[in-house]
Amino acid sequence: MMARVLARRVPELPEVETMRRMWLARVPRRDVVEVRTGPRYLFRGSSAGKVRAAVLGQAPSDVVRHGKLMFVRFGSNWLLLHFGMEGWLAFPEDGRFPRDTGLGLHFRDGTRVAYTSQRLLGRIAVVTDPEEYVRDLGPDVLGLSAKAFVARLRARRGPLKARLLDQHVLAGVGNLYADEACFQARVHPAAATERLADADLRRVHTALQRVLRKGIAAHADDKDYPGNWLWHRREAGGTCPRCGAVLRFTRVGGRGTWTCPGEQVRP
DNA sequence: TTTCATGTTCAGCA
DNA sequence: GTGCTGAACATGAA
Repeated sequence: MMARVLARRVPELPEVETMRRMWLARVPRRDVVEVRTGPRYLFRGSSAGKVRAAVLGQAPSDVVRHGKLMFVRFGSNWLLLHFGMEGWLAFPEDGRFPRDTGLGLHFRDGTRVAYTSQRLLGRIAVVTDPEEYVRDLGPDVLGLSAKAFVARLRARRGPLKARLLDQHVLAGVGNLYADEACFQARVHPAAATERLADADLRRVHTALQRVLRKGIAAHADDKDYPGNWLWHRREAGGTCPRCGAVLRFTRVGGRGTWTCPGEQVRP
């Protein structure tokens, strides 16, 4: 049976960082001796043939992450992995790649790693320069200073959460961690950035760094996330872990959004 | 059977 | 130019 270390969830920054660390811990720096490629759609913008040519006979070295994107260096090329809504890394130990393998790599020492995806909403490609590839994106939000964070958000108007989720403003934030950070900062996600005080944005920054770091520390396993997070209450009838009020479901920027009606007041 | 989903991109509009 | 909405992508769950 194939080992899947983590439960599947939509990969946001902590999930991708966890997969990066799993790769570093489990994938050897040995040559790739076999490549399996899945549906052509996953390679849109590149091609399965290009990816195969770039990795076959090469050994992986550096593994870096920018936002939700992961890059693995193979010689002079980099393998780009974007996980979409449910892409994930698996380390099959029975010698067989999973059915939903989009890219399977078999290394000389016998190790196998598979990028798996059923819905095909992610992407696999080969790029020559990750820094150039991410140039149009915002800075990776992990470790970003409060000053830079506030400045990036101030550069755009509109609902706070819509800007947090815009990968061209900040790279790495997804729907769940965005809601969590707004909740912990007691800021309403639908509040327009231009109407929020710097202090509000700084609280969001602090909360966001905290939840992302906690996510990474817990290996993105949400069973280990603190019980006082909004995270566990995202369902009809769910209550605020602080005040007990029934949570409210709305849409902000088209995304399902949970807030505490008592503590997150829209300015 | 129908609706919805945590990501991203794009067309069309205000 | 900016921001918003809805559709599209493909599949499974409710």
